[in-house]
Amino acid sequence: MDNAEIADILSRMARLLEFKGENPFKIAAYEKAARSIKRLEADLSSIHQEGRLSGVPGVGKAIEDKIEEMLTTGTFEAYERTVAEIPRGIIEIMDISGIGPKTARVLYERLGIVSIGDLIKAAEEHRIRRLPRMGPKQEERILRAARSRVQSSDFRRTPLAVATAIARQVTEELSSSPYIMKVLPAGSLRRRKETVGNIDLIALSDEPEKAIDAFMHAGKVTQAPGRWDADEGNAHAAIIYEGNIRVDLYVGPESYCGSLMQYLTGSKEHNIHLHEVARARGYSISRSGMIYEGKQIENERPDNGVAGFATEAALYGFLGLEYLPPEIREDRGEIEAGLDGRLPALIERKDIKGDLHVHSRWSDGRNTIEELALHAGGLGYEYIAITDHSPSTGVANGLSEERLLEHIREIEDINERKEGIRLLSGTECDILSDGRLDYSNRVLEGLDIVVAAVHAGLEQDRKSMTKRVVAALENEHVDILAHPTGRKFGKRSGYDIDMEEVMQAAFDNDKVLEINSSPSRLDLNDRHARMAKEMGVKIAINTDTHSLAHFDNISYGIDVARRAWLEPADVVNTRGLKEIGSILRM
DNA sequence: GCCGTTTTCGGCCCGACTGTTTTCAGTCG
Repeated sequence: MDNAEIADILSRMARLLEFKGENPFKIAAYEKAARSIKRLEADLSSIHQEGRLSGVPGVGKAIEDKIEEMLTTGTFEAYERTVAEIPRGIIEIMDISGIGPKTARVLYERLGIVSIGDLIKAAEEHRIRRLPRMGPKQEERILRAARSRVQSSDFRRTPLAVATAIARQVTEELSSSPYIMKVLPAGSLRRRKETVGNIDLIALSDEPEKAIDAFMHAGKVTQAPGRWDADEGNAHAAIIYEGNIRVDLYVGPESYCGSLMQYLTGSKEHNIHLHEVARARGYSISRSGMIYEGKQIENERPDNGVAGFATEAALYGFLGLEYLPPEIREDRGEIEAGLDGRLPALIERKDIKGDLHVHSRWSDGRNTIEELALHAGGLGYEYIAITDHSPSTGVANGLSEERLLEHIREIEDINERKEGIRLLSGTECDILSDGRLDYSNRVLEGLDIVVAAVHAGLEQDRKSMTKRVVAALENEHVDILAHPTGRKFGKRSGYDIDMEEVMQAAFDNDKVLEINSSPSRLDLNDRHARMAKEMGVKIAINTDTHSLAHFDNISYGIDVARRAWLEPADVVNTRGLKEIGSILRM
């Protein structure tokens, strides 16, 4: 159990206690402990082993005991008891953006609402607006949020980062089986889609039965919906892993691995289109190969008339296409481009030369600027921008103008002492509700880079929000717009904003839009990023790092960029220090 | 529930934003 998980349970506990109407100071104490744990650098488990838990700010005897309990059992008794006291649906209601414990309580007491279904019904019948401090606007907002919650849980899609981690675990387990030669990703996971419905894997094996057996008995299987043993060396089975995601395993021989991979990677739309291309040439494609229909399959035509391709490149090549990277197989023009030989040379991780959105301990990051510099240097970066929060983001310990000046001095100081990596002094500056920035122009002028972002006032209507962000893009000191739509997986779908207008403003003012690589954001998403490319708007792929491990999230930003057809030239942080300096007008 | 160079009891305490009010409660990051 890591620090973030422990902090999460503590802050959930705080919300449950607030729902129950407990002593506000007790609630605050849980919240304070959770916040303090989130900022810790060392792991709680090692702090515990060293007997230093009580030294953590906000952790006294009682919470210390609870942390200990969590470290051994993954939860604590008082929390489980409290969860059991409150109807499950109410806890779900509190997870809806805009509804906190107090509102949930009023809804429960006055209207008997114990589920999201009840909530939607009450809103539709206009019963919520009659509650104290509620009105038509609140009611509408709640209805909207509740409906979008129902939809998203109906789809039950899993964020890519979670699916990637689970796929890695299953792959490791399978790889230890003597009957499995190799395990490969397929489906939306391989296409690196931002969420996946299930995980598709391929195992290469000459003993499909035994490979499937190994799969069915993998560590955390909670259900096994079925297995289908086909003939000719094929097999397929599905399991539910850890009670939340379905994993499908397809087993086949190495000899036609390429055919299998192509078929199972999809997307469905891509495959349908590819089949049309094949049919026009007299072939049809199957999972196990290319079926011959009246024309000679050159080079590798087995006797049964089915040619299974060992590699995907051979399959695509056979149809006259260049190899298509999985990320763009969505039938959004890639087949035509592949036929004409005008595929983009997609950006890769090695192209990234620096990170332009990084937080240090000066605001809400976990590391010192020196540690960040050292780590980023180790990644081979030429530069990183230290962009701590501005004053309005008070909970994130945003920097006052005075502290910002000290911050700049420390960065200059390290730049003078350190060889190699160059630190850019920056800010993640709040865009206030009226479109003004949180620092004066005089202060912004003194920075190497200004990353602007919306963090509060998320409920503005489309017109105001668009105007607000456009105003920020028109400020001469702003360089980058961070997480442009504000969406967060499982929490909110992003603010209501006219992205086309925002992109036009970015283009007109020569500003950069961010692909935020944080797994819970991925913002811009792939469609927006492609739209930006088509409009000629520059992109930065940043991690929004708050601790050293977050630097690795860059791979998720790259996934988005590749799905958006971005090439190195479309992305500013593929440029070296000198060039980035001129882009940022440093 | 935490904390103490006033205290082991009694005070703690983010600030902006929004929609609801006519002075403020609830939510959020």
